[in-house]
Amino acid sequence: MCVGELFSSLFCYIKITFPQIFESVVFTSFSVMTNQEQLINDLPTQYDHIAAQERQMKFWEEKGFFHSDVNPNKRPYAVVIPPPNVTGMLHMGHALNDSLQDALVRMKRMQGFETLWVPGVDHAGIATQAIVEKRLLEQEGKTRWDLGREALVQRIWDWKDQYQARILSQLKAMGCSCDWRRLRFTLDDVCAKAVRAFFFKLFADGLIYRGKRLVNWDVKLQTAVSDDEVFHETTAGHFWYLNYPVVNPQEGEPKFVTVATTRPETMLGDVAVAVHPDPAGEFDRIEAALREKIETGSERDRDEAKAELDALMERRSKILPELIKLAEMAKMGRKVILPIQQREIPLIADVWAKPDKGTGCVKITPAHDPNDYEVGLRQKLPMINLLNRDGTYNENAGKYQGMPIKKVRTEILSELENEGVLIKTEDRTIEIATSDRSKTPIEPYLNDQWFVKMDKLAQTAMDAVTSGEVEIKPSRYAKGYLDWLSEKRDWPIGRQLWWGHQIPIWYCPDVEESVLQSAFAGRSDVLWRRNEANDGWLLCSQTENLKEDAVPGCTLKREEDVLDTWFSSALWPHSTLGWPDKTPELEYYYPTSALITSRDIISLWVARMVLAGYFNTGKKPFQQVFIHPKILDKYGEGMSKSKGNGVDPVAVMEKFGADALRFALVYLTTESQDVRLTLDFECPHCGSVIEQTKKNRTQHVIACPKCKKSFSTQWADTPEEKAFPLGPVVGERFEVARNFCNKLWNASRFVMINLDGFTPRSVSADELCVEDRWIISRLTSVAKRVTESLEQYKFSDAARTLYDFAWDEFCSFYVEISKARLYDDKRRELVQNVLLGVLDALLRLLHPITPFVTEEVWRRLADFAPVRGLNEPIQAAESITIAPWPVLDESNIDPEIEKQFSYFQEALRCVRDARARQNVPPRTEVEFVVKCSSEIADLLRPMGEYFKSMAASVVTQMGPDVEPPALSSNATTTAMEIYVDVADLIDISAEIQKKEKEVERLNGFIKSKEAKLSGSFVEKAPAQVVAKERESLDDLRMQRDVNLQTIERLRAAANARK
RNA sequence: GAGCGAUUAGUUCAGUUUGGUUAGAACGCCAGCUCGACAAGCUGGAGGUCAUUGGUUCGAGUCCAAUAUCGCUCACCA
Repeated sequence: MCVGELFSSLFCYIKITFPQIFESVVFTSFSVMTNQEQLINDLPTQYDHIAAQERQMKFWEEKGFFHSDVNPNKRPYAVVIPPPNVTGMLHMGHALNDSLQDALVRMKRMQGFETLWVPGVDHAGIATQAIVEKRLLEQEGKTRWDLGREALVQRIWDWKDQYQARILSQLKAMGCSCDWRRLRFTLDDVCAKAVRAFFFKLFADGLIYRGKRLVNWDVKLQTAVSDDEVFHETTAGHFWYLNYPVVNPQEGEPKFVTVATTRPETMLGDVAVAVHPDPAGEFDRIEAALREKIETGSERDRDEAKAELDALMERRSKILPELIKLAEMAKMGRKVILPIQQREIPLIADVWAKPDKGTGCVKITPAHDPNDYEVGLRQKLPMINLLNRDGTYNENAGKYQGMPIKKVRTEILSELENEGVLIKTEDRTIEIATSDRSKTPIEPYLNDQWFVKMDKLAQTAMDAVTSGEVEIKPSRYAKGYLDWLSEKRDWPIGRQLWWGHQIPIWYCPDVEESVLQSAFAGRSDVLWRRNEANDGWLLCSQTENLKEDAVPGCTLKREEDVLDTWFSSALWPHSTLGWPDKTPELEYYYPTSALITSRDIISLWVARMVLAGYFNTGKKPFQQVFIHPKILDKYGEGMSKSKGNGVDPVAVMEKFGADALRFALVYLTTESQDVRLTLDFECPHCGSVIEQTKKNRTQHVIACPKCKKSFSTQWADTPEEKAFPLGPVVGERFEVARNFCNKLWNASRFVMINLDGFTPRSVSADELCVEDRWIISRLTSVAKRVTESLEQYKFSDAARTLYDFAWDEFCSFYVEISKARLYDDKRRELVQNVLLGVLDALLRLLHPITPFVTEEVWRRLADFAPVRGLNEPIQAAESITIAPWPVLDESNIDPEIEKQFSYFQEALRCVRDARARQNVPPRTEVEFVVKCSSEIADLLRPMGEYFKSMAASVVTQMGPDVEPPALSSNATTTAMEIYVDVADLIDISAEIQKKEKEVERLNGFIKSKEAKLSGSFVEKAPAQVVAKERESLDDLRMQRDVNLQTIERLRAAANARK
C-alpha cells in the first residue's frame, strides 16, 4: 500500500467520523505516523456501542447496502418479515424473531445471494381498533358510534403512523438489514389490490359464502371473533337445577323434567328439552368403556375409573327408569312448559343429552350455545336470538328487553325461585369463553357471517407439507399444522369493524339478470350471484368501489364488514412482491426462501399463507418455515403485558448494546428449548442488583433496599413517578454477550495497535509456525461449522462455536502466543499477517449476529490495513455487510497440527497448575522439565519459548531420559509428566496431599476398567474398543505409578529437610 | 380428554440424531493476579452420577417402557 492510498482512506474515515473537525485534521495531517498514533488513541479500551450503532446505522442507510433489485446474474434469497402489529412497540419476542432473520439475511447477502428482506407492519384489525377505541373512551368519553366510521378510521391511521414510525426505528436500532425502500403495510394500496384480487378469485370459484352462523360474539367490540381468538378461563360459577312442568302428565309419568344449567338467563331462548333416545344403551356403552380402562389402564387411571364406575352405577339405578320414560314421551311428541314465558316446547330425543351428565336432560338453546345449535339444525328447531349486538336483550326477551346479560340473570333467577322452578343450586367451577382481544366474555351469537370454504384449500396446504414442498422446522411442529388443517373448518372472514379491508361485496335488489349483464357489459372485474335467500343479488367487484347507482333502477348497498386481518396477512409473501401483477420481483424472488416465526401463529398465519399462496400463484410461498422458541421469564412463564414481566428491548439495547441483545438471543435459540431470561433491576443510585419478583415487577416505583433511594420502572406513567431515575433491567445473558462484544473489540484493538508500518503480503505455508497453522486450521473448521449451523437454523450452535473460538482459541491462545514473535522485529511481520487474516475472517463470521461491532472494527481496520487476507491479500470491501462470506480451503484443516498444539496446551496447563498450587508469584520465573516420548518432545520443541511469556516458566529438558528434580511440583497427563522446579518455594505437604488425591482418583478409574476388561466385554465388544480400553488402562496405571514415585520422592525430600 | 416439549453443577443451558474413557460451558462461588488488547479482564480451583423406576445391551445422560413434576397447544365439559 502506498502512502497516498493510506492517506485517502484516512481522509474518508475522518470525514465520516468527525465532520466538525474535518478541516483542522486536513491541515495538520502532515505525517502518516502521526495519524496512526491518532487512530490508536481513538481506540478506547471499552467498546462504545452507542457511538458505533449511530455511526454504522447512518452509514448503512446512506449507502443503501440493504436495497435489493432483480438481478438475473445472482441467485435470489428472499425473506418477508412477520409484520409486527401497529398496536404497540416491539417486545422481546420481536427482538428474537428479527435477530434470527437478520442473522440469516446478512449471511446470505455476504454469500453473494441477491438478498431481499421485505419489511412491513400489520394493521391488526381488531387489536388496533380496540386500543384506539379504548383511548377514545378514556380520554374523551366517546364511543366509535359518536365519532362515525370515517373519523374513527382517521384516528386509527394517526395511531398507525405514530407506531409504525416507532416500530421501524426499533428495527433499525436493532440493525435489521431490511430493504427499507420496499416497506409495506397490510392496508396500503399494493396490499389492498391483492386482497381484492384474492377475494374476487375466491368468489369466482364459489368458495365464498354467507350464512347465519353461531359466532363468537365480542359484545364489547361488537364483532365476531374466530375460535382461535377465544381462550377459556376457569372461574367459580353455579349449576342451577330447573323444573320444567310436563304438559298434561299421564298416570305414572313425571310431572316435571329437571334440567341443569350454568346459564339460566338463556332459558328465554329455549326451544326444546332433550333426553337421550336410548339411555339404557348409552349407560351400557359408558360402563363398558370404563371397564376397559380398569383392565388396561395405568394404576392411577384405574383408581379413577373405578370411582367413576361406582358413581355411574349408582346414578344409573337412580335415574334410568325416569330417563327411559322421558325418552318414550319424547318419541310420542310430548311437550313441556317453559317457565316465565309459559311457552310450550317439545321434549325431544337427541344423543346430545348424555345420561351421565347433569340431570340427564338438557335444555336446548340453539341461538346461544354451539352444541345446542347443532341439535337445533339436526332436529329442525326454531332458533330464538335473545341478544342485541351490544349484549343487551332484545324484543324476544319480553319484559327483559334492553337489560344487559348480568342483570337478566339475577332477575330471572329470582323469578324462577319465586315460581318454585329453581329447586337446587350447586357451586361449580366453569369455563368461560373470553375474547383474547377485549378480555370480555364471549357470547355465542347468531349472526350473518362470511365464510371461505376450506376443504380444497386446506388440502393443498396439507399436501405441501406432507410432500416436503414446504418444510417446517423443527419438524415436530408439522403435526399441529396438519391436525388443524385436517379439520377443514370453514374460515369466518368477516369482522364487524371499521379498521380493515372492507369486503368488496354489494347487495343488489332482485332484478332481472339481464339488467346486471347490461350494466356491467364487457367487464370481467364484476361478478354476481343469487343471494342465499334467493331474493336478490350479491355483486363482487375486484377493481373499483361500485357506486350506489351502478345498476340502473336500483340502489346498491355495500357490505359494511371488513375482512379478518389474517385474510390480508395470508397474502404477505406474494402481495408484498406485487401480486396480482406479474411483476419482475414476483417472478424473481417468489417463492421466498424462509419464513421465521413463532409457534402460536402456525395455524392462523403460516397455514393460511401456504393455502393462499398456492391458490393465488400456483406456488408455495416459501421453501422453509423455521419456528423459533418463545421467550419466558425466570419462572418459565411467557412474557405478557398483563403479567408485567415483559422487557423492552430498547432499554436492553441502551444498556448493553444492540449486538449484545442479538448475540444473547441467538445464543439462547436452541431447537428444543424455550428461551428463559432471568432479569433483575439495577439500582441507578448505588448500582446494586435487586431481584425481580412477581411482586415488584409490576410496580411503577421501587425503593432500593440497599441505599433506600427510589427509582422508576418501565411502568411509571405519572410525572411524579417518572421524576425518579429509571432503574435499568439487567440480565446475566445480556451481560455475557456485552462482555463478548467488548472482548472482540479489544482483540481487534490489539491487532490494530500492532499493525503500524505493516504491509500485507501473500504468505506461503512453509513460513508458518505450528501455532499459525493451528489457528488457521481451527478457523477453517469454525467457518464451516458456523455456515452449516446457520443454514440449518441451529442458531445457538453458531453463536457458541464463534464465542468459544474467539475467546478461548483466538484470544487466550493465539493472541497470547503471538506476542513473543510480535515483539521480535525479525518475526513480527509474519504474525501480523496471520493475526490480521484471522481477525478479518472472524469479524465476517460474527457479522450476521453482531453487526455493529464488526462493522465498526471493519471500517477502522481499513485505516490500518485496507488490503488484507489470509491467502492472497485483497482490498477489503468498504462495508462488512457486503464483504464475502469466509469460505476457507478445507485443506487448512490439519488434525496433526491440532494434536501437536494440544500437547502444548496440555503442557502449559500442567505448568500453570503446578505453579498455582505452590503459590509461586506470577512473575517469578521457574524452570521445569518434561518427561515424555522423544516424538512428543519434538512436537513440543517449536513452542518451547512460549512457556516464558505465557507461564513465566522455562523448559530446560524434554524427552524420555529426563530426571525430575528432587523438589518439584508435578502434573501428569496421558502423554507426559511435567516437573516444575520450585526448589525452596515448595510446600511439600500440599504437594503430597494433591498427589494422594490424584492416586485415589486414578485407582478408582483403574478399578472400573479392570472390572470391565475381565467381564464379557472383551468377547462381545468390538476389538477396536477393547484395544482402546486396554491402552487406556495401561496408561492410567503408568500415571498412578508415576504419582506414587513422586510421593515417595517428596517424602524423602521432606525427611532430608528435617 | 388428546398431543407436544422439558427434567443434566447453586443458576441458565450444551451434550441424546449415530450408545463406547468416571459428563462440558457460562454465570455465581473460592484462591491468586493492575504482566505492553481487555478488571466488561487474566490464571488456577471446588462443585453434578444426568427426575425416578424398570428394561434392552459387554456397555446407557444417550435407545425402549412406565411413573412423577413443570410448561405449552388443541378439544370438551347442559
